[in-house]
Amino acid sequence: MTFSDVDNEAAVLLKKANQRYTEGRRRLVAALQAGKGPLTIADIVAADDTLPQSSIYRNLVILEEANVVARVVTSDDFARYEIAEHLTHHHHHLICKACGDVIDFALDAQTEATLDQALHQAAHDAGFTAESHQLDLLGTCGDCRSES
Amino acid sequence: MTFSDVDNEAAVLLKKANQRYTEGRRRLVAALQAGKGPLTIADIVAADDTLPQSSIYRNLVILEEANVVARVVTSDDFARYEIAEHLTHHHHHLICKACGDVIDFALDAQTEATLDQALHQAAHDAGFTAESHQLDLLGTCGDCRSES
DNA sequence: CTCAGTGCAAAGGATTTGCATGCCG
DNA sequence: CGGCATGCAAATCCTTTGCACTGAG
Repeated sequence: MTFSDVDNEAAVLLKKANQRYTEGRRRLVAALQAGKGPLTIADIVAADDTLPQSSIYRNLVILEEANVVARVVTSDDFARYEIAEHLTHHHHHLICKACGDVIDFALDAQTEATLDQALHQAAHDAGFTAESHQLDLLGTCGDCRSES
Repeated sequence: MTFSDVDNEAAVLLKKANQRYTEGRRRLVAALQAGKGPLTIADIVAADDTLPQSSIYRNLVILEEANVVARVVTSDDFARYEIAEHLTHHHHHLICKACGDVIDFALDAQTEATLDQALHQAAHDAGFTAESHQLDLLGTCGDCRSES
């Protein structure tokens, strides 16, 4: 999906949710698309300082409800957000334990398929209805390793 | 590992970290062992109301540093803790999007091995040093499904 | 005895919300 | 025009911390 595809799709999803796609929300989506991985609120403010913090929080909630963005939880104290997977592509996160940075990566299709099937099986066995999975890899990024 | 194995191991790990294994810390470890999955601070207080909140927070930090417990991050606003995997066994989490409850589950060894290898490969390709992975399944638990 | 651990209450910090104003439809 | 979106500032709520007290070694 290209930048404007996401933009268009966001407009459709928001309309479906009876929400407007305002300038501020467009800028927010643009900022998230520009990142290499999920961004914190601070990252977003840094990327576009015309956006006040409270509006970012408020609009992220709206965009999340409309399935345009997704909240990503990592181990540091800041919530992170990214464009929803169905507007981009299924992927996972490399989380650096040293600097807290998060980078996207993907598994090969074969492994992903095997995993997905095993997960559905396991969920079923536990009387659980699986919707999606989140797989994070914890480690040290190249930058932090060379610094240590 | 049995209950007392974990207890003994916790004592060793704390000693190694120059920390005492006090009554409060024992009760904390016991409460975590009793849970079916990672517990929130509120869960712990509910399980053992002799433990004051502030001591729970403080001791969880100590126990985490000593590698006795691990912090588990989910999508709700509460931190959760569990006994460290090396004292129990490698497992994953089923997270209910409706009630926020978290339940442990495991993948079969074969799938886990495949996954682990694919992850190391992917991490390596990204110049990342992988240490561990965290895989969560998001969905709806049996209880919540029957209620809706 | 001495110092780490404890418990209460007060502080901290990310996130949320009330309210007056501005702008979209 | 009417209502949703915005922005500021104040409020919330999980979590952390200061301080005086207790207990382990």
